[in-house]
Formats: sequence, C-alpha cells, structure tokens
Amino acid sequence: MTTIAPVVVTGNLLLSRLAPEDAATLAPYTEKHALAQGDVIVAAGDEFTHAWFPDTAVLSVINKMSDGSGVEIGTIGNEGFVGIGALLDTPAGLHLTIAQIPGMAHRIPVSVLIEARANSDTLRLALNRYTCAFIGQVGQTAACNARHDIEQRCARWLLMSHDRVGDTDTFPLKHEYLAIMLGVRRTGVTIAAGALQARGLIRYRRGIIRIVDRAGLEERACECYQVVRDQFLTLGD
Amino acid sequence: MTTIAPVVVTGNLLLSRLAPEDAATLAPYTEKHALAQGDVIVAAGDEFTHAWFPDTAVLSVINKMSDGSGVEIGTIGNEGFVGIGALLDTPAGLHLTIAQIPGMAHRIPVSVLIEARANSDTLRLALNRYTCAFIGQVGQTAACNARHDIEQRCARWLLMSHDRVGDTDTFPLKHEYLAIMLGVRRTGVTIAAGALQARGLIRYRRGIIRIVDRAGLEERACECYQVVRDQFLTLGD
DNA sequence: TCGCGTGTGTGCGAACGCGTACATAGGCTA
DNA sequence: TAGCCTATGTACGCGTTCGCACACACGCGA
Repeated sequence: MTTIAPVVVTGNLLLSRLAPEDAATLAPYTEKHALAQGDVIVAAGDEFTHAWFPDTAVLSVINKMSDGSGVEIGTIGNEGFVGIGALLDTPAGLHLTIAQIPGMAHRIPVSVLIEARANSDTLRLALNRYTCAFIGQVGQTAACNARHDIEQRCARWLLMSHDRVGDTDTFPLKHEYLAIMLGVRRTGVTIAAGALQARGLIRYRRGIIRIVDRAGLEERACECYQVVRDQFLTLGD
Repeated sequence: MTTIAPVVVTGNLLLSRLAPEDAATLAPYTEKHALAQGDVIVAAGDEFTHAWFPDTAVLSVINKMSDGSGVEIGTIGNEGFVGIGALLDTPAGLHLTIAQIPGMAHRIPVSVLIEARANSDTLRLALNRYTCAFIGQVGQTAACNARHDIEQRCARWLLMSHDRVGDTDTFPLKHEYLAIMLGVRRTGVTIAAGALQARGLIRYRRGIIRIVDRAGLEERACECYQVVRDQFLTLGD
C-alpha cells in the first residue's frame, strides 16, 4: 500500500485525521476563509451550501427565541464541523451558526462532502461520530443550563474556547456576547468574570480575555467541560 | 405498481409512515413490548442491541450528572425512536433512556435496521430526518432551561406527553418524576402544577394527571412546545 | 492630547428557585 | 374500617439572577 501524504494541512482536527485518500478527494474543493466575529455561517431556515471546518475560529450554534434573542446550544471549533443537518437529509438548518471568536476555517461544498462520504467508510465514520458527540454536547448544555450557576458556566465556556483558538492564551470576547451565549444578563457575566479575575484565573482588558491560570479555571468550571471534552477526544479512536 | 398493505399496524408514526416495502422488511423482526414507568431502555455507556419505536409509551432521554442526579434533555414518543447513536456508528449510547409514561413500544434489532436502511432511501430519509429533529428538540430544551420558568416548562412537558400517550386525557405521572425531568425540586413542580390546576387547566389525583383544558395549557406553555412540535410535524413531508 | 464611544462595573428592589422540614390526605391492605 | 405508605401541599429563610439605571474608564481617532 502506498502512503499518500495529506494534501491539505489544516488545523481542523477532524479533517487532519482523515485517511489520506479522503483528504485527497476533498482537497481540490476545500477553500480557506478568515471569519470575523459575528459572521453568519448559516442562518436558521437557510439551506446548507457548504460544510465548514474551523481551524482557529470558534463558532456558536444558537437557538433563536421568538422574542428575537438567542441562546447558545453548542460551540463548534477545530474538533468538528458545521453542516450536520445537510448530511442528515434535512434541507434547512435549524439553528443560527455564527463566528464567535474570529479565526480561520475551511469550507467544502455539501455536495462534494456527501459524495465523498458515499465512497469512504472512514469519512462516514468521522462525520457520524462527530454528529453523535455534538448531540452529546447539546444535551450536556441543556443539563448545564438547568443546574449550574453563571460563574461555572462562564469558566466552562472560556475553557472550551481556549482549547480551540490554537496556541494562544489571549482572544477577543466581550461580556455582552458571552452573556448572549450563556442566556443570561450582561451584568451577570461581568460579575462572574470579575469573580474569576479576582481569583487570578483570567484577565480582562476591554474585549480581550487572557487565560492566566488554566488549571484553576478547570477547577472552577462545572463538570460539563470535562464531559464534553472527553466525548470529543474519543472521536479519534 | 402494486400497493402493498402495511404488514405491521403500529401506533408509531415513524414506522407507520414507512413505504410498504420497508415495513414488510422490518415486520418479521419487530417485537411489541409493554413498558412500565422506570424501565431502562438503554443506559449510558451501554451498547444498543435494539432500536425502540414507542407507540403510547413516552420515554425520557436523561443526561446523568456526576452527583448521580439526572436532567432530561429530550423525550421520545410515537414520533420517533431510540437508537440514534447506533445508526451513527457510535457503539455506546451517551444517555440514559427510560420509560417515563408507561405504554407500548416496538423494538427492532439494530443490525436489522441498519441493513434495511442500506437498501432503502425512504427508510434512511425517515431515520435521518428524525435524528435532525431530535437535535432540534435537545437544543430547544437547552434554551428552554436557560430562559423559561418552571410553570411554563411544566405546561410544555405535559402537552408533549399528552400528544404522545394516544387517545386519552389521563395518564400517570408523579410530581417527583416531573421534577427530575425538568431538573428542579419536587416542591417546585407541586407549586407549578398547583398553579396550573388553579387555572383549571389540569387536574391531579395522586400520580394521575388529567388534561382538562388543552388550549389553555398551550397558552400557558412556553414557545418551545410549538417549536418542537412543528419540527416533528414536518418530518412527514 | 482631548474628547467620545463603547465596554465594563455597581447598585438597587423584586422575583424565582433552592434546601429543608413538616403537615395533610388519598387509597391500598390487613 | 383502621392503619400505613406514599403522594401532594405548605412554610420559611437564603442565595442567585433578574431588570433596570447609571457611573466609570479604556483607548481610539480627531
């Protein structure tokens, strides 16, 4: 058997773990994009044209409420992709997906991905198992929202983002956006973040957060962080 | 084209909407079971041996927490099935699924279902689109838990169950179980249910609930009821 | 370097839900 | 029909979060 070098070097873990043949199939159709905070990847009700595979960008999947507000139900980073609905024969996305933390992402036309999946057990497996892990993440978020206080959830969210932004302890994030994601007041986040900062775990500077004491933050976060991370870690098995 | 009568008459909407050929394929392997409250369909970490298709039973999908408690992240009734994970190549289930409201259900060995799916676009479509709707339900629950008060969520849960128990306004349900499902105190449910009863919407009698004023209950429930129901209703399209 | 806009911090009272403890009552069994 | 188990109802103090209003202050651009 010939070993083929991966054609696309990417920061997306799901893509980078693909069999070389799968990577070679997708490479010609893969485009790299820079995403800014707030960029809409897909809106609720829209058709998926592309599947998106984040490298350093962190995306929010948001459940819109009838009053126009939204609550984040999951995040997608370098461990996964956007487009589960398209792969499950559902024409329109159910949720709004936006870039929350700016960064890079790759995108592949849905039609290409579906055809490649039909010809590759390994690709199908990778996509399917991520889908399952995503369901796990959304479920854990549902439980988390019912049980854990703002400070714990705040710590969890910061850790999940930190895992995904790549090799940096500093990334842009406003209290206001974090509040939307957690489904709480902006001032609630200010208080929670202030408490975390008082403990020396993080450092805020006008829209820029720095993770100072990661271990301490993990201790402060609810169990949901570990649970979701473990589900994603086993994807490579 | 010959019209073939469905082989299995079932109260499960997903099964009953299958193409006659698919129904005929599955029929010989389909078993009918009575489920009692608390029966474990599949535990977290267990392998799926069967996919379960409720008729009148209503099942709870529960996210277990590290303290041993659990929070419901979704319910499965006659609109769907248990076993999404197995169909997504994930060996072990992530969640505990139990019977919450007793009733009937059909079960089909996972291996049979997977093979049938491989040979039928219509079956694949039905299963995939339900999977997507289930993700929608879990997401809506995550948002609901973050935003809506106990009384609204209580009303929502009762309506969802009422839709699924078949042709009856009366079904068994204890405050204690409803509390677990909503992730709140038992007395919290007592108060919320008392408020609903005071409005003449429901009637409680020692573990038995009766839906008295369905329209009134819909008015009292949060938007999440309609959102999830609409997602399930469009499955047949 | 001086504004000024935007991001962050603070301060109320009110509402909700929590944990706990205990009181009531339906309905089954002996 | 007496008694008991269990489901439901009530009470109370506490902590969290809410909604709102407003004060501060960083840091960019003129």
